[in-house]
Amino acid sequence: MARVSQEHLDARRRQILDGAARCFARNGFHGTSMQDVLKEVGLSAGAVYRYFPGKEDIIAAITEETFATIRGAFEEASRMSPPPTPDVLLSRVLGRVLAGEVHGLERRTFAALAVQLWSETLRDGRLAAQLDEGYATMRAAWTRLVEAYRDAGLLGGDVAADHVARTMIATAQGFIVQEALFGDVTPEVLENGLRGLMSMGPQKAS
Amino acid sequence: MARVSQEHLDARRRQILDGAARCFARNGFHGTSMQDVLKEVGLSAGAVYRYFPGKEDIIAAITEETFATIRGAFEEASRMSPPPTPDVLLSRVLGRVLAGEVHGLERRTFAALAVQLWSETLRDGRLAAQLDEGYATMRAAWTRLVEAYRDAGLLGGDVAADHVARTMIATAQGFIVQEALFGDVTPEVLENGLRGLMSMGPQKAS
DNA sequence: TTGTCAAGAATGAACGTTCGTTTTAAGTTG
DNA sequence: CAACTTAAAACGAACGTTCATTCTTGACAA
Repeated sequence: MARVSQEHLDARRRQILDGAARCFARNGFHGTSMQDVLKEVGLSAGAVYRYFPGKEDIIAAITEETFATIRGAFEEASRMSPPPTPDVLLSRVLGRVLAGEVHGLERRTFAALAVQLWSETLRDGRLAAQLDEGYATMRAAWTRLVEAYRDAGLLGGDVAADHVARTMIATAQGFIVQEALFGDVTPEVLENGLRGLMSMGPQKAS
Repeated sequence: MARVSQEHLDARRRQILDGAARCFARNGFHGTSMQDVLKEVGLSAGAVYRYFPGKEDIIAAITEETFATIRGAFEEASRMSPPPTPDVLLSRVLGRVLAGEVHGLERRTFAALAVQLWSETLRDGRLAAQLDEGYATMRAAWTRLVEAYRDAGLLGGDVAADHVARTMIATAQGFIVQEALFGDVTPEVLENGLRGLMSMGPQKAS
């Protein structure tokens, strides 16, 4: 038997996913042809189709890993104890996300992949359901976090915790967009910017 | 002569753009075939190709209008005098953007179109250049706005105005993403959420 | 150690389909 | 009828995928 080692098979699979991720980040899922992927990973069609039944399955595998990374960054931060202030917390999330060790991608490339993925989610119900579920969990966790801020006396009693949580998430998402489009985002920009905004309000009504 | 009126020609052109925009928001630029567009607008291939040289040109026309809408909402808000606080200002921007009167689209559909457009920008240098230019102008205007906040004593002297401006823009962008993906965004969420965050900082060091 | 050999892994040309676009012919209107 | 618009068939190119074939691997006999 000429069966190669399991390590070899795993490495091949990863090689395909990483190469495909680079292609997808660069040209989108539909702007990338299988031939583009084949050239990028340096394998022939037959080889790739031995590891994945089709293009859709490659896309699915990549989206799953990417979702997990982003969601993981948010959830890990929301569990920090004691919770840092929002500026520090979100800066940490962004730093983790843009580190993007997922497919061996550069910061900006990973941000681009995230944007492509959101856009693909708009046309694929399965992806949308996957994202919906993750988002609901994440949003709940961050709402609890904001309630903790309130308990600690950092936040007044007149604003909806859910709205604050969604605004925090939106800020991080917006910076992912900016990194993908313009590429000069660092966690410090978020941290400084949000700290500035946080200083602009009235006294908190405790 | 069977030449129809100029109004008719303009209406046809708009009919094509609006229908194509619906398709593109739903399935992305590359997930939409010309046949999809033809069916949506109720015209034949020959008719559409009389008004536009090709698919690329339809995409270009739509992106231009969409960019202009978003950029317009940001710039209009930044010119308000006296400038409202960030929560009110950004809520206004989001309200204008999600009104999306551009192609007769629903709020969520317009947000989806914006996301599709960002994703397309990542693979089209011409679009990227267009967006870069608009973003640079916008960012400069909002930086001046933040400086005005500082002059008014709302913001301490130790944070970079540019960082605050980018964070504000990111927040609005993030909510556009959320509206596209999950669809339950209202300007009030942003306004309340940001007001909450603004109340969470230390006293401003004037 | 070395040589052998089948089974697994990889190849790349070719397939049917669908894409964006063009052409051609029929229809419509002042 | 002349000027122009529309419909529909047809085009080459490119798509995702398949398959007959070739190469490579590693267990095993000597």
